Amino acid sequence: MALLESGEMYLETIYVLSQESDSVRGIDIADHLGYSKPSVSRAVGLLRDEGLVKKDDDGYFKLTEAGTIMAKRIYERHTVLTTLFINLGVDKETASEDACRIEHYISDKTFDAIKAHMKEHGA
Amino acid sequence: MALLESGEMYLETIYVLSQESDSVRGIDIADHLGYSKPSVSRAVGLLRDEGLVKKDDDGYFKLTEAGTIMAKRIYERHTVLTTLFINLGVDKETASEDACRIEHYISDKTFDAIKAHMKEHGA
DNA sequence: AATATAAGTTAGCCGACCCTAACCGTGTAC
DNA sequence: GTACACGGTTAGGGTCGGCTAACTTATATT
Repeated sequence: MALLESGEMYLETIYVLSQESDSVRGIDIADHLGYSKPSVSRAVGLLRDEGLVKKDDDGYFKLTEAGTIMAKRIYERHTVLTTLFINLGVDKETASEDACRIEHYISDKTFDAIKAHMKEHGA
Repeated sequence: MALLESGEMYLETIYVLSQESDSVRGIDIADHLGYSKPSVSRAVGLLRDEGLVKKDDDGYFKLTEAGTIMAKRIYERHTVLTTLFINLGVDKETASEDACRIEHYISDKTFDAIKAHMKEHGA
């Protein structure tokens, strides 16, 4: 089940917010993404149906194991691509914005090649 | 008027087909993109409304000047990104596929940085 | 207790962009 | 000269993924 860009952004957001606080609410996701509450409610519901997100006993959103794996995958793409672009001389904000879009469209093969290249060149 | 990915793909396709033959028909675009005839008819109509595509007296599709500028912009992204990925060791097909998606999402700043880097490293 | 605030959800809408079915017009084949 | 193939278009549909409006519930305030 290949996640679309939208779903990946939700997973990534929950992952990032979970690192800052262990009480992630729908409204926090909405604020972070700049979306409305209903949009988040529906999207997260779909991700829950797919077994990627759960609502804990405490009422906060958590990633399942499967969701965490996917979120980490995307987040790694984000950080590596951001670093790459910064290394090429792009300002941080632009680098992050570009990484945020491209992270959803780059294949494993190409991403691995980029990682290998960066490792080789000590970055 | 920022073109969406879909519109950019149509412009790029017309540009590429125009280089192979000066008689570009809707069906050729449809075949190239793997879309249906009605999808092409509608999309090209929208691009015509925006002044990016025209239908010449001979009945074939041509890019306007504005459309050509945009198409070249995207096509350059495609070729440069493809070359970059190949240089990194990615196979041609994967490189081209990734470039085809990423070309729509990379900013001018980041793309320029990539071009500068490749020039510097003689590729 | 009565009310205001804040979070979540449901219902319904809209735009982007693909599809199929079916129709129109032109040219070629018999 | 009728028939058929082909290209183009119209009509209508479906999914994805945003939105607002409005209801519910829980908490906090007076």
